[in-house]
Order: sequence, then C-alpha cells, then structure tokens
Amino acid sequence: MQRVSLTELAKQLNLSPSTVSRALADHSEVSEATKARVRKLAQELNYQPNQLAAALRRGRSNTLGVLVPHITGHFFPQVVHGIATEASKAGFTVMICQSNEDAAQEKKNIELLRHNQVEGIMVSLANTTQDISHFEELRQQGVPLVFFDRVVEDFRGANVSAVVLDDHAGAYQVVQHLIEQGCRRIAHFSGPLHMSIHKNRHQGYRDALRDHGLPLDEQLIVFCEQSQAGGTEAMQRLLRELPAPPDAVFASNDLAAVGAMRVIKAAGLRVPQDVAVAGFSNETFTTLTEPNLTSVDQGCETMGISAVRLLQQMLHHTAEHRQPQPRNVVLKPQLLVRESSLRKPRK
Amino acid sequence: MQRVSLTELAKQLNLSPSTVSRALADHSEVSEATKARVRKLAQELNYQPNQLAAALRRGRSNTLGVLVPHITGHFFPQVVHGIATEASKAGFTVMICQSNEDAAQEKKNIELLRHNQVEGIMVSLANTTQDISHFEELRQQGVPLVFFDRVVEDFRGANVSAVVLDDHAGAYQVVQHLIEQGCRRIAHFSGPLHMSIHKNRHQGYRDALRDHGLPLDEQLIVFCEQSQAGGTEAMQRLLRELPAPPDAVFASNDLAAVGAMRVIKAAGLRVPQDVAVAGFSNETFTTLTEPNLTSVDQGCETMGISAVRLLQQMLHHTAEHRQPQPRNVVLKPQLLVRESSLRKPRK
DNA sequence: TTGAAAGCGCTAACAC
DNA sequence: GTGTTAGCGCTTTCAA
Repeated sequence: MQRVSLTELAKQLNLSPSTVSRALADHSEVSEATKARVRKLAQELNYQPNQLAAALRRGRSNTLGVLVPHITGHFFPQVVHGIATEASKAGFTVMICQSNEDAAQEKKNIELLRHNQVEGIMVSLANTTQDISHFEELRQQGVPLVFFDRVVEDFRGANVSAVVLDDHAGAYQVVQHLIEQGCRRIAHFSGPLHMSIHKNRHQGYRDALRDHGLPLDEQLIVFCEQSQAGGTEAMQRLLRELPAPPDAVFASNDLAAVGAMRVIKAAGLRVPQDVAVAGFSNETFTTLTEPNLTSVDQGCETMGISAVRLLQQMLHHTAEHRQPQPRNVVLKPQLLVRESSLRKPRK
Repeated sequence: MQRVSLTELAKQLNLSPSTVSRALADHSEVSEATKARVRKLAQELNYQPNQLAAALRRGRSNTLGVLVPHITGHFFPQVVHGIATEASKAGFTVMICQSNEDAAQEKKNIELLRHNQVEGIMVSLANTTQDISHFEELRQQGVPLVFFDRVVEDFRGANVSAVVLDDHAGAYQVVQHLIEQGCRRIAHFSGPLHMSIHKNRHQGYRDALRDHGLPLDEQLIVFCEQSQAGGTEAMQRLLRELPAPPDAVFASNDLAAVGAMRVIKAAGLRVPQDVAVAGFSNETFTTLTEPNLTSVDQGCETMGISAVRLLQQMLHHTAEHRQPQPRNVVLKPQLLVRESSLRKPRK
C-alpha cells in the first residue's frame, strides 16, 4: 500500500486539490455529495494528511513546547500529564524536552523547539540556569512563554506568564496544624535558601510561629540535604545536641521527613505522640510509611493545566493582534493530614 | 526583531538560497569564505531554520513517536527518559503521547503520530487494547514499529521489533533467593494471569519451586489486586485461613508486598525472620519501607534505550532498501536483596 | 564553487 | 460549488 497525498486523491476524483482540501476540512461551501465522495476515497486509500505540510502552509504548527528538568520522579511527570491532557483537549500536540538540570541543554532544547515551530513554550528551569538570555530572546521575539514551578524571578513582560505554587501558604498551613495539635517546639528541616521553594517554605514556618505567638528557636532549624539520608542525619543531630527532643518536625520535603521519622522511632520515641512529623509534596510513598506521612499536596496536574491555559490566552491575544496580557497564577496547595501528625481525634 | 528565512539571508548576502542552504549544512563544496559570511549573518539576524519545511522537503522528519499508557508513575517515565536520551543522542526528536490505558485514544494517537510524519513508533500497549488492526495497518504500510514492555503477543513480521523484560527469570531469582534463605512455604500474590507480566512471574514462581524440589501448595497462591490494599487483604486472608502462616511472601508487585508486610507486622510477626517478603519492580519506595523491601529491578532506562536502538536498526535497513530484520530483545532483570528477605548474613 | 529551477503536500485568495 | 494559482521555507538535482 502506497502513501497517498491529497493531490493524488484529487486526481482520482477528478477534483481540484483545493476542493478536496475543503471537503476534508468540512467547509460549508462544498456540496455534501462531493464531501461524501472525498471521504469515501480517503478512507479507502487510507489517506493520511501531512501535518508538516499543512503547518508550513498555514504558518501554524499546532504544537506547544514543554521543557522540564527531567521527566522522572514524582512532580514533573504529573505536571506534564496535566499539560499533555489539557493541550490535547485544545487540539494541540506537545513536544516534550528535558534539560537534565543542565543550562546548556536547556538552551539547546529551546532552539530545538523553535526550529520545530512550536507556537509557545512552557518551561520549568534547570537548577543550574544562571544566564537567561535565551529566554530574554524568546520574549523579545514574541514567542509566548509560560514558566511553571521553577520560574525566573522578576522576569516580567508581554508574552511571559507564570504559574507557581504558594509554598509559603503550604508551609504555614502545616505549622499551624502542628500547633493546633499541641506542638510547641517545632523543628524545621530546610533546603538551601537560594532555592525559592525552600526559602518560601522556611518563611512560612517562621511566620506561622510568629502569628501564633511561639518563639523562634534557631537551634530547631536545620539545613540539610532534602533526602532521606539528609533527614536522618539532621534528626540524629537534633537528638544528640538538644537537651530535649522537639515535639514536631516539619521537613521541606517528604524524603527528609521519612528520614527523620525513622530516627525518631529508632530512638524509642513515638510518632506522632512524642514527635509529630510532616513533609511537603505529597509523594506517592506518603501512604506507605508507618505511620502515614502528613504532607502538602501541590496539585501538580492543576499546575500543568494552568500553564496550558495561560499559554492559550496569550496565543489568542497574539492571534488577534491585541497586546497579550501576561498573568501570574499562584496555586494554593492543600494540607493532607495523616497519622504522622495527628494527635487529637479529627473534628 | 523579525523572523528570518533562509531566502532572506540569501538576498542580503547576494547569494542563492541553495548556496546558503549548503553553507549552513557545512557542505564541502562551499568555499570557507562563503560559509563564514553566511554563518555570520545567520548569527546576527538570529536565523532559526524551519524544521517543518526541511522535513517536508526531505521527506524525513527526524522525529520518532512514543506511545505509552501514561507518563506518570514509576515505570514509564523511566523508560521514556531512556528513550528521549538515546533518541536525542542519535539526533532524533521524540513525540510522546499517552493512551491513558484507552484503546480508542491509542488508535487516535497512532494517527496523530503518523500525521506528524514520525519515522517510526515505539509503543507500549494500553491494557484495554483488544483490536490491534491499527498496528497491523502500520506494519503493512512499512512504518517501523517497536513494542516495549506491553507487547502484542505473536505479532511478528518485517518492521516489527519488541523489547520485553524476562519476568519469568526475575520471579525465578526471587523465589530461588527465598529458598536459599531457608524459606519453604512461600506464598505468591499474583495479578490476573491474562496480563503477561503476572503470568510470567507466576510461572517463574512455580518453576523455581519445582526446580528446588519444593511442593506446590495452591493454598499459598492468592490472586489479588496488585495494590497495597490488595496485598493487605490477601495477607489477612492467608493468616486467617491457613493453620500456620507462610514463611515467605513473593508479591507480583511492590505495592502488594508493602500491604503484606504491614499485615505481617501488625500480627506480631517479624519480617524477615518469621515471614520474608519480596516484591517486584524496584519502585522508589522500596528503600523507604521498614524493613527495606527486596525487589527486582527492571532496568527501565535500558528498555527505553533498547527500543530506540531497535528502531534505528530498522530505519537503517529501510533506508538502504534492505529487508528490515526485526528483532526481539529480552532484558534480564536484576534481583535486589534488601532487609525484608535477608535472614542469613550476606556472603 | 555557485545558481536556477523544481517541488515536498498542503491551503487560501481570488476567480468563475 | 469548484478550479486556478501561488507559495509556505527548504533541499536537491542539474547546469554553468
């Protein structure tokens, strides 16, 4: 079986290519009879339209670009899933690239996406990215751009939107909840503050303590790698160095929380009765730990959906030659209380 | 700044488009001087080649299609990562689609990929797929096809390769290991046997018992949902119905194993001393459970890499008008022994 | 070493 | 309703 082109269909039907094109696009100006004939033959010959040609001719590819640090792990696959689903609904296909957390690859991928004529790009930054000239260039050339999660701070302008999570609010909720559970000496395991997620979670912690009239004890704040090993080490240090253990731990991510929990249990203390524990991100394994881990759900899919919608808005505006209205969306995370922090019966 | 085309470059340089095209492609027939001039202006005007046009003209898109059931979870993101990385090395871009486990979407996505002129497709089947006519069609039309993980059984022919995991060998290794640890009454939590992964793991279990002279006790085989809840229920049933608990549990996936482990511990039994536990897939959380869970690593990335290589082979053959040589690759999984099954000191 | 010309497959303005 | 024509941006013979 040979590949059949639209022109080929036209010949066999004694029609012009334009009519066939219109028939296949279900234009109203084509007679029903003709449409039927065209469709029938297209079906018979298994005609497959060539999107590349169509896109070239139209000057619109119907493709959106996605650039993420990686497509493994918990967070990004979920976001990408949201993006892919929402884009598909809107009739777009997506082209997905990974930077592997490498600024150089990020730059290359941006070019790749452009060369493939994507109509807009959704990006979450590689954590090594310092130089943002490649994004500046996109902005200047009017390529609609949406940053999500890891955004370029203070990078505003026409054609650049962003969707981020309110990490501060998430952390605040967690700490508030711990206080409500009767905890008074709440430790915090933080990641490096140059990463905005950790900075904001850290600030949420401080603000929640302040707003509830609790003193801030710097000894209770530990900067550690946000991994299980990091959490383990941090917790060991606290138990060793403090006169009495804290009555709660809020870790900036779930892995560190798990590490802490293990150490607490190994020390003969009970979770949550002696030490309540909470993490952040609502990883899959939070319902597999013992006890199940209280965490903050980030609504990953929602973030993907938002990103696509923001991009679509900009595309519409661009198409209508109106000034695009960049928007910044801040998503509210959701506290999920599980056994690891629940000391009082649920209301 | 305007979008610049190759033709535009040519005009500004007083060259023909063909020369510019050759210069950019670094053809040897173009003088170095000309190449330099072209590159300089291309740089200055920030020329971005239009892949769509190039692909259309060449008849080669340089794009590979990927179709997976979903891009969330543990397994598929890893495989896709392998695919994307390997494809990128070979100078291909990938287009990733999800079927969401839905046969109809799968069919649609196949069309989408074709319309986008992918040069070949890598597929892992949706679990609802019964009718495989859309793949049969691809095969007949000579679109190179590689199935991975979830393959169409007995679907062989030119232009169709496959890469699967040797689930039987993986299960066999697990059970052999449990036997070596002194276990004699090894229970098996299986998924539905119409899924080849579960069927093969189940058979591996039986064969390992047989080869080591252990009797097969049908009472020790439980069919249950391969989830934490499923494992929980299955384990509860065993403890309730058997005169004595088994001395090991091999679950067809890690979640079910976690469910079992919890029930065992709740019943006051120790893991692994009283009951050893092992799962399958080496999910991320296997190092987070208490004790850490013995499992089988599937080498997900390797699978992705293999898929791309198989596809490339077929593309080469096709390009050289040779009969493509479809190949079937079977990857060997790796047993990872952790605390949940380790009764004896490591050798 | 360079240029002219043709055309990949499709769509859309403009005719009739 | 349908056809004619032109051209999206690029590559690739073929000729000079």
